[in-house]
Amino acid sequence: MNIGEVAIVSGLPAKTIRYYEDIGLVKPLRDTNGYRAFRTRDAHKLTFLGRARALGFSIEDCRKLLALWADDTRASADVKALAKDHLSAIDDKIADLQDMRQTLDHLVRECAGDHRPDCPILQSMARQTVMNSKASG
Amino acid sequence: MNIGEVAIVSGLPAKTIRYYEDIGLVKPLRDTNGYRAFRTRDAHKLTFLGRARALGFSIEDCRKLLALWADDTRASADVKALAKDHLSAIDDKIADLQDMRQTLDHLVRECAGDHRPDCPILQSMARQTVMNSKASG
DNA sequence: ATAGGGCTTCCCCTTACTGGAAGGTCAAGG
DNA sequence: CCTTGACCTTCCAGTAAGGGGAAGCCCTAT
Repeated sequence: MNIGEVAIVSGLPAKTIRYYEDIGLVKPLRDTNGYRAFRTRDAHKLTFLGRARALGFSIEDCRKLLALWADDTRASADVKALAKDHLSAIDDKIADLQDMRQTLDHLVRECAGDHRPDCPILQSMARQTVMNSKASG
Repeated sequence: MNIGEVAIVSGLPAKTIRYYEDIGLVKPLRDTNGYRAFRTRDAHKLTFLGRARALGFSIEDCRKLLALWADDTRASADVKALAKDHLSAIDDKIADLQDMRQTLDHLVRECAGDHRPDCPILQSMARQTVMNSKASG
């Protein structure tokens, strides 16, 4: 398989596949003309990578997942630990975004959104914390 | 104010403040010794930037917000529009993360997490879509 | 022979900073 | 006067995960 074909079957852009080769995630063979020659298992690996990335795993996590996948003697506990860590990272991100969302939503609701300049959104970002008496030199 | 002091009062790292000067968000004066000399309004601007960034606004959005803030003739509608756009971008991100979260949480619950190699997490990432009969050459 | 599409490498660009090196400045202490 | 240490300066490089595009080779069809 050339890169174009494997791009189609894996669903990844050719650029991405070249990049994955650069960083050592896949190691396709080479034809005599210099073209990359992907075997079926390379394609499977790329599909795996696409799925793992779609679940938000970092490239380095993907590298570990690939290693576990390739290792018949793995313990599922190791995979689960990786996944749980990632899950809690996702939860943290969601929480951060929801905090932002709530603050911003509140401000948006308060803002008249008309032709006048008065704006609670700007006010909330401009508001000086009244505490810095010692730093106001 | 030197950069160290304004870093404390604005809550931003000195590195970040230098970067903001580089990209034209603040324009502090210079002392004869070459040190940046921040005025009170520079400090306010930086505080504003810190708040806007904390709400997730991009640097380019921050640039627009600063311009609106500085413009006495602004319409609050313009600020509100910016904020609403950002709010919906946040909502999109939250939705993406929640999709990931749900899939991953499901897989984690299914995984025994013991010494055995069998792992639904890996299986779900490795599963080949059975559709590609024409591409399996 | 030539056109076109696919492939190659290479380098720069992105976001929003962060780290670090090499060196100038300033105030305190001996 | 000299040193020490904290501060400041600029500049360079790196981060994550690729994307864009140039210059040029390869292959097939006409």
